[in-house]
Amino acid sequence: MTQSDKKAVRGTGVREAAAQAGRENILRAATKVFARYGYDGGSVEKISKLAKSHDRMIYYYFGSKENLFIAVLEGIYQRMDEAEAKVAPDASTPVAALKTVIRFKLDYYRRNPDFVTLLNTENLHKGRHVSKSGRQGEYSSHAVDIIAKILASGVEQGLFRPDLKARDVFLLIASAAYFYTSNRYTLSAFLGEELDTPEAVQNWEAFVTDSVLRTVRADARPAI
Amino acid sequence: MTQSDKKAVRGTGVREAAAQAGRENILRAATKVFARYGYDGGSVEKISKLAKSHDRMIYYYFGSKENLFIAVLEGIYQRMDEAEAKVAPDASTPVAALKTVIRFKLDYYRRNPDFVTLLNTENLHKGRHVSKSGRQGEYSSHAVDIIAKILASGVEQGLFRPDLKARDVFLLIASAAYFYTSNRYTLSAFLGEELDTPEAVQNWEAFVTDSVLRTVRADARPAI
Amino acid sequence: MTQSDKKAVRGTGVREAAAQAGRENILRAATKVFARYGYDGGSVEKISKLAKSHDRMIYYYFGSKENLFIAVLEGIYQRMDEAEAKVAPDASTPVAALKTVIRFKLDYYRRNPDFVTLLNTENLHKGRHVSKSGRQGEYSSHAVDIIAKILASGVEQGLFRPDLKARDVFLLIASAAYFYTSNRYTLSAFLGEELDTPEAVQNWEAFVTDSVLRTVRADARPAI
Amino acid sequence: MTQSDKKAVRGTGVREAAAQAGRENILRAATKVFARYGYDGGSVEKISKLAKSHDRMIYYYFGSKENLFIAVLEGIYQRMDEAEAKVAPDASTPVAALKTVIRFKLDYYRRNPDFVTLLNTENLHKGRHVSKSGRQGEYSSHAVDIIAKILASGVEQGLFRPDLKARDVFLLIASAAYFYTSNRYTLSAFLGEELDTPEAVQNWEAFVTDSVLRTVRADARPAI
DNA sequence: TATGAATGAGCGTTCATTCAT
DNA sequence: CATGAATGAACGCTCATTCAT
Repeated sequence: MTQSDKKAVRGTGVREAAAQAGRENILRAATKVFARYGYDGGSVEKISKLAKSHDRMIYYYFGSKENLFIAVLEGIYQRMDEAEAKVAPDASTPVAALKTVIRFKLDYYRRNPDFVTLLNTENLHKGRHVSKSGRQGEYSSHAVDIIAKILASGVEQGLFRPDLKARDVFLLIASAAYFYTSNRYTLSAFLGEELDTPEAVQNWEAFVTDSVLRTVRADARPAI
Repeated sequence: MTQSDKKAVRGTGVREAAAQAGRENILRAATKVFARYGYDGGSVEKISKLAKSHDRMIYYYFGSKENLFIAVLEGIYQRMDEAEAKVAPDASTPVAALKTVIRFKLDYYRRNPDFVTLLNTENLHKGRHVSKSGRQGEYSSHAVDIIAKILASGVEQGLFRPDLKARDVFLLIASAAYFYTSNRYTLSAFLGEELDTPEAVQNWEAFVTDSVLRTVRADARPAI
Repeated sequence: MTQSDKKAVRGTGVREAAAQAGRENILRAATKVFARYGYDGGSVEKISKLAKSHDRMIYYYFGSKENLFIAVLEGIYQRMDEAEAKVAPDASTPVAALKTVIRFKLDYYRRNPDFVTLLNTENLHKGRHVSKSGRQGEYSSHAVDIIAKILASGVEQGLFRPDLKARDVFLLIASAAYFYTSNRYTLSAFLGEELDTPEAVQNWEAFVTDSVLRTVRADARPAI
Repeated sequence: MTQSDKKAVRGTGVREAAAQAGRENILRAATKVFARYGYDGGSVEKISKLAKSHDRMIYYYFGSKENLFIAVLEGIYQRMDEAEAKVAPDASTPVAALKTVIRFKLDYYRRNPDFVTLLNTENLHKGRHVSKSGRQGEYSSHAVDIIAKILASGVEQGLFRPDLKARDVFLLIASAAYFYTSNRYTLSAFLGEELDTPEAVQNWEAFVTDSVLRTVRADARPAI
């Protein structure tokens, strides 16, 4: 019990608010910089300059570049989780609900390429930062749970196959959404076409939706 | 494996052979280092040390770090292309051929995570290196072409739907294969399960194969 | 041991007492840190952390790192002086008194290596802090005075030589005591033996005592 | 066996010589800077500026600040050893020989305060650098050996006591020499006199010589 | 009396690269 | 063909200290 126990007594003061703003300002800048340049390429100077702050403040607020990156990851996971929670599709109409989920996933990744890039960066580092976060399991199951409920409802209504794991369907949707954004640059070069035109995006969404629904629907005989 | 690999075949002298070996030695090391640490994290020194050579030789052979990275990308594309060419599935049995393609894709990415990591790195850099390569279109269409032939054959035999673009099917397969390897670390933390056990890999392959076949086969009524 | 030491005796209020405790808490931590890391290596942060206080308090109480170091030096000098004053050997039995002084000196340095280290640090800085202290002459002469009295008594009793300066005898004793502690690490490496075993310490004390007594006693013909 | 085996073939070339000079230039500057400012206070920038070189070269030649400091320690030990070897007093006249040793020791420390300061710095760091040096035992025994020979000769001639350890005599001399230089600043403040005047130095040398000779000579009855 | 926030300068070290032969 | 020497800029981080209540 040291001398610093008088925090948060008389309501959040002006200074505390300013400090909070400073912290979040840096966090926001760091998210952009890490997403654009990766972890090694994203120097603390780039971050502090974008935040119109000073290198020193990063250490004041976060202690280290690594901790800052962890905070960035926690932030993007949390925001994705919150966005996902807002969708809340009605599982009682499972086909529509599944379409909603697919569209959300495709849209979210496409509109938040930073999220994708940061996840790639974290995978380059073998997940060492998420494993240090302490909150890794916190946002995990929502997306899979939602799909599980939709699948269960569809099975109940005789619309969907009963032999599917929600996790696999989740991975299929996530794969299609992720890859399209993650690899847009090399794919463009590889395929020789633009992938981010409205038409291309719309075509991909239709195709993925169709594919997922064909995968889950009940009446088909075994595919093989 | 030092530079004394004797690849000095058809007419090249001893010195040219040694030079060639030195060059490839560095290229091999660079592939590993860039795959492990990314472009910024993969320092010239790390590469030259792994190659048991000297920093200076990288400039001697490749001129710059960027050129070396371009050479690395060309190398992994070329190897993937060669591997793909070797598969050569028999399009006259389209279902089996498609299964072969899917299995190859899943296997290749899983066994060559360096390929995946390097592609992520290149996408982080918005594809600037591939666009400088001069060979970008060279290996591109093979994979899509193969699928196109299989689809055409399947349509001809009344097995597959006629309204599909080979490119979309290719992207679906590639997505499923790529994502599973690319995001294995964050997925493990996110889902709380191991993805690289033989059972998990086998399960994923079966699911993806099933999903693709359900997507392409002819007899299904519209999914929606 | 936090700041709640109740030294608030004769008339000082509770707040003054708390302040005094906070000050001394920092001073104690600073003594340890400077002794261990030197002046430059002993950062303000290390000190405030060890004191479970904050950097800012150091400036609050001492104004600057330099002033804090001066306070540390004053503290160790004062404590040594107090310890020396407690010994108070009986000059009327000069041989025993001298032995007592020698043993005290050897013991004190050996048991207070921080004192030795801090003096080395101050000498590295050419004594600039002691010269700023304002109390430098305060504790100085006691040790020499005590020896002077012992020598005088010995001379009077015909036991000691009359041609010695107390200062030289003091320096001889201090040298032997100081060096043994100050250089224990390099000496161990240099000589290849441990110097801090009880036997080694005892041997050194016996030797030094013998040497000093041979130096001061009266009956010997000139040494040269 | 890599490509770097062609060193030192055609005699030390011009470039190698220049490189050697650069290395030694830095080493010389580092010795001064570390002696003056200690290890932590002796920044690489101070060193490279004094050497009219660049920070980077320190890492090119020595790899780290710590390795540079180790090299500095090795250098001063080696020079002291060489100087000691040059003295080579004639043990057949043991009194004169001992005087020579004492004078050398006092002179060497007084004229090389850097040596003393660097040893203090190393002891502040608990001897971690000498223990990493790999040569620590190399220069050790000479000084003690020389004294051992002198003592043996003196005993043989009936001049010296037979019950002394050379190590103790060595330590006594070293203490007196070291302390006088090491603590000159605090001693001056403490005693209120200058210690580096010719008279003071001469007085101290005479006193120490006298004391050591009284300690070692044979005809005295036990001191206690 | 007491303290969280903020700071510019400097730290040891590594970066990709060029020089000179 | 091959390479040891050299380099300026940037890196992540820590320094002693002051600001603003």
